[in-house]
Amino acid sequence: MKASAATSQPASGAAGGRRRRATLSREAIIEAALSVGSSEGGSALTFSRLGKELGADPTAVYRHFRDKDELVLALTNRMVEESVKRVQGVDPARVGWREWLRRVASSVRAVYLERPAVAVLAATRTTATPAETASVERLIAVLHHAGLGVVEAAEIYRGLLDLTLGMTQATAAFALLPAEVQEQDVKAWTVTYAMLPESEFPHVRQSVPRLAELNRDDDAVFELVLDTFLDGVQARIDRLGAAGR
Amino acid sequence: MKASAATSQPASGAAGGRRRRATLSREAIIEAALSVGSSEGGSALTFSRLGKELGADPTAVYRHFRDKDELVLALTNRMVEESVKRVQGVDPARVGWREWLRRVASSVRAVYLERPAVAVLAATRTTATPAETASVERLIAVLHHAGLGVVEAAEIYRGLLDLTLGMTQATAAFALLPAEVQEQDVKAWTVTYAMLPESEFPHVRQSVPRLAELNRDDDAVFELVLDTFLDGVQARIDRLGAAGR
DNA sequence: GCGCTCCTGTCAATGGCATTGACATCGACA
DNA sequence: TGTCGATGTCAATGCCATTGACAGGAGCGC
Repeated sequence: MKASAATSQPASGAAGGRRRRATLSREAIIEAALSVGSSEGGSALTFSRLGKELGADPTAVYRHFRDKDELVLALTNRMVEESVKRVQGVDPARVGWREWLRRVASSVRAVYLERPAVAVLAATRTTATPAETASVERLIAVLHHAGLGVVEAAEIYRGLLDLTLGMTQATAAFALLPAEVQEQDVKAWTVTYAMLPESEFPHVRQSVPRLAELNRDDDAVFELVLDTFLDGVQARIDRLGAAGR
Repeated sequence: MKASAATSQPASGAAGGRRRRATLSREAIIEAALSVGSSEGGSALTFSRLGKELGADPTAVYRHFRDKDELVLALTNRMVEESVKRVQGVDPARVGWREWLRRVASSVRAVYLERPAVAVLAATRTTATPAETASVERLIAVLHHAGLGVVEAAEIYRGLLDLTLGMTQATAAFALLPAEVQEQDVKAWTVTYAMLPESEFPHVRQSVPRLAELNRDDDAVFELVLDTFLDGVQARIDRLGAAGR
């Protein structure tokens, strides 16, 4: 059901891998690409790596995807679907809108960070898969129920999404750098901040430990931003409630 | 004063361009790179393009920067300094903490978006230039004055920065795509959302016009997120005020 | 002024990457 | 059985960062 658009797959099905010339399929390629994309090390998602993973010539992929962009688009869709699936069991009515938004955002982030090499490429494209639109509908409904206007709720949805994708993309990009570079970067920061004179930078100096922590832990920063953002949403809801009374 | 580390510049100065073999300098290269990086079209920041801009062999750049990464780092520093400069004239005490934070974030975003090709590369690196640390000190002070704890203020600073850089990077990346791809992307979204059945997606359908608007206007989304985030900060300040009373 | 030696620009690789076009193979179907 | 379309393979092509060998010119001691 719901055969993905233009693909063929000669009716023999993707199940039983015939021995010679093991025939590929969009499915198999996507799977392999996701697997390659999850390697943490500096390795990026490249056609040759993908070919190796598939045990086929790198260029074979072109028989199934017009170019890398189209592949990335498919991967993005896949990841979005995956992230939606992860929150499907959660009932907004039970956990409350705030916790639900938090979970939605976190699951997107988690899915992306599990495949940094894909995440870096995926960030720029807008997608609209069935699962996603359903999720949007639900998200808007939840926020509307919480007291926001429908359109305002939609705005919050969009903001939350971009916020999450943006920050996550940055984290993924950093995670993809070779370990030494990462350390070098962090060290440079540490040294600079350690040297700031107390007299000129009293506030900064007082915050250095915490800032250093945040520097090492992008997730913490994300949580922080997310919480603050949600506080903002809460404030808007309160404001509307007060005005409407 | 403050001669930039290891550079040489044979005392003749960077001012008068000698005719033959016009000698390069970090300065000149940075300037050229920023100029190249501001081209909107699909063109990226590449050594050959940079070479052309400089009227020199592309590899000449290696005499002044170890590799592209080091160059990008220098460019990032430059842009950060630039963005700090842009808000220097604004007095936080006069415009209030909220407006000031907004301006800080907006100026970073503006500077980056003026050079999308640089922005895409710059996003992952952490910098700590003199101008920036000064700005951080000021930002924390302002938030502290507004009622936040010093460390909490530092957290907000960091969150605001990552939020801004992340979202801006995404926008820059999209802006760099060839125009047809951008349009194609937007169109695909529009079509999908136009086809959603009213019955299943009542809330989404009601929001489609606004969502379409936001889809075309990343700046609007950013403003929206920024405002909500600042609302969150406000809420925190209020909360502390109430508790401390 | 002479030779020495850096400093810095140039040129010609090298190796990774996406993408393309020609060819080969296989399976289905007439 | 012969043809055709779908799909894998191979050998280019072109862009890119980076490197190593070479070259001209500036300062410097003599």
